Amino acid sequence: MAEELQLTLGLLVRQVRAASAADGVTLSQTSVLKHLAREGSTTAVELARAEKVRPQSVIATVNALQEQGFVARTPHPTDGRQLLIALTAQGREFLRKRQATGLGLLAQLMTERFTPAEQQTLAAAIPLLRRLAEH
Amino acid sequence: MAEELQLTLGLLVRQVRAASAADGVTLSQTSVLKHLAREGSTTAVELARAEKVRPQSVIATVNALQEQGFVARTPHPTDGRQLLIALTAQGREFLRKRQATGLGLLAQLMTERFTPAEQQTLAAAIPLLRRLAEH
DNA sequence: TATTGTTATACTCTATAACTATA
DNA sequence: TATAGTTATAGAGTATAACAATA
Repeated sequence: MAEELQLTLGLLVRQVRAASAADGVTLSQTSVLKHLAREGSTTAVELARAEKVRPQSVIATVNALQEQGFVARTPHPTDGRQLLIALTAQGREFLRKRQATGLGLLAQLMTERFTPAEQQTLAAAIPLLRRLAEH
Repeated sequence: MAEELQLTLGLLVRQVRAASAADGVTLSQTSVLKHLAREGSTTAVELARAEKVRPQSVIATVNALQEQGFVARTPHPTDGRQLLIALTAQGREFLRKRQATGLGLLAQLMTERFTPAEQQTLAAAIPLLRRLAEH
């Protein structure tokens, strides 16, 4: 079962990645944007912790987003070491559009191709996958 | 729900990828080895189709596996254009060892951390994920 | 002409190592 | 000393473009 899951994960991620990159914003970038939308502005170290990658990796992603104008860095009011990363209006607008235009492959497929019972099965499995991901 | 799934997929794959690479054989390479073990020898184009990547991408993976001695190319008996890619004895041995040593992160976590009921939920969800992956 | 395999090249994602600035 | 941010560099994974050989 673990094998089947692993193979399936690989296939799925490739597909989601390709679909996500189609509008110029990659999967990692999307993940960071969504984190900022959910949790508000935060630091690179905190983002790295949430995404389970190294700060250096997250910084590369944030740099790409900043170049596109979707996030901005501002100095922390009291701690001179920190830079707070926040969504810009443009970043918020991008996420809004993505939602509005059907979001993406997964949401579309899940509603079109799955019966309510199947959707329920999937909904029950997601927290389990999350636990696997969180180790 | 699609959002949650997408985020979870990203986290999971990063983790599996890191764990898989620990013994020198990466996730993509493992996926190709398993395909060959299941389906027997095949061509680059067919592998690419199965993995849902371009032939060029699969060729890079196969080259890496060939350098490690896990696969070998032999000319197709009748079609001069094709090269058949097959597991070597060494490749088969590698897969066998992986299985024997607990396979990997996922199998271990799934048996240690999940109740039978949870394992059942996950088992029911995997074919659904597979359908998503197969588009 | 179509298909198979390939090389060249580039970009994303992630990592390790090494550094600076601030606490 | 510890933490936050960063740059430099490298390797995996994938893509597009262009090409040779064979059908």
